[in-house]
Amino acid sequence: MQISSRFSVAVHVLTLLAVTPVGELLTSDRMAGSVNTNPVVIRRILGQLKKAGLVEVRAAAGGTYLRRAPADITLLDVYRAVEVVEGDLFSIHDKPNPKCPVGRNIQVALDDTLRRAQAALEQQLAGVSVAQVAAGMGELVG
Amino acid sequence: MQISSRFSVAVHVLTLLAVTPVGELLTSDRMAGSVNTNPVVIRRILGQLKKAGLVEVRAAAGGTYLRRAPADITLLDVYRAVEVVEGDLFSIHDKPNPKCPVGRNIQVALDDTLRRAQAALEQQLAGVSVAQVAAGMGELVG
DNA sequence: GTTATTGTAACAATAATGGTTACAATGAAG
DNA sequence: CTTCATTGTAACCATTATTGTTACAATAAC
Repeated sequence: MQISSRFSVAVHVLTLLAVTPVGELLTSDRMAGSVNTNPVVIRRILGQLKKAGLVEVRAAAGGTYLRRAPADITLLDVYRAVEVVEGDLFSIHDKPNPKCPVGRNIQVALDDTLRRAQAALEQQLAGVSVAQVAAGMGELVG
Repeated sequence: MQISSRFSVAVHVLTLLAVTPVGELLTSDRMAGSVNTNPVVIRRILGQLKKAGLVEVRAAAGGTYLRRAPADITLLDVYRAVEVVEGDLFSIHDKPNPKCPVGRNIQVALDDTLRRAQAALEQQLAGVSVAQVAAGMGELVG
């Protein structure tokens, strides 16, 4: 199964905030308009980004703004914030037969490989910042 | 969400076949016993491995055997065979607002990065063979 | 022919996802 | 201090994937 679009929506939201003049706040309604979804979906994600310390959300007359410079937010930060994956990316069947040599050792044998695959993916995400994504907007708007 | 355990089960199954004397076949029942699941679950996965040309399955008195040397089957082959992911690993929200600069460009901007992250993961899987996993069994059985 | 086995359909339980409505709580602004 | 736009969150729904299960026809070795 694919990784949830929560992640791409979160990057979208942060990119919107990155291209918004400092001091200006965005409402979940405005962001939902750009993403083209329901404001509640945006607010749910904002809650996760807030918990991760990436944004500040003000109630009432409210809106959201970034708490870190866009260059200081990597896609890995976002990926982790939205908890698209809890713990390990790969799941391993949980109760292989311990009476079988393969059943007894498969989990440990796979663990290292799968962890390294996951790390390789995360390393790529860590190499890209929200600022870089936002820069991509500028170019193309040209 | 995590990647389905179909993948780890498939690796388990192929590892069982790899440590089985050449000429000997394994039934879905035997494999299910080692994985600790229902034989039908195994047969479904075998169908996918067969379609990918990794194993040969004989009906009737039947059973399964490898069609390639364990050293010639990478975990990427397995990953693709069980179609744990159809197409792209990351999903991107499909209808961002084209009237917004960010909505208009986010898909293209993210596409490259996410593809590279996926490629990094797959490259790791491509670097490990079923033979290597099977070797891990031997060590630990000691 | 008998028989063990595969291939597949059908069904159920569980869980995640994305969207929706509803509404209390917040707090800025008049 | 009242108003009001907005957030935070609960509740619900439809859809989908997953894993396990039963059932049974088709297969082919013996």
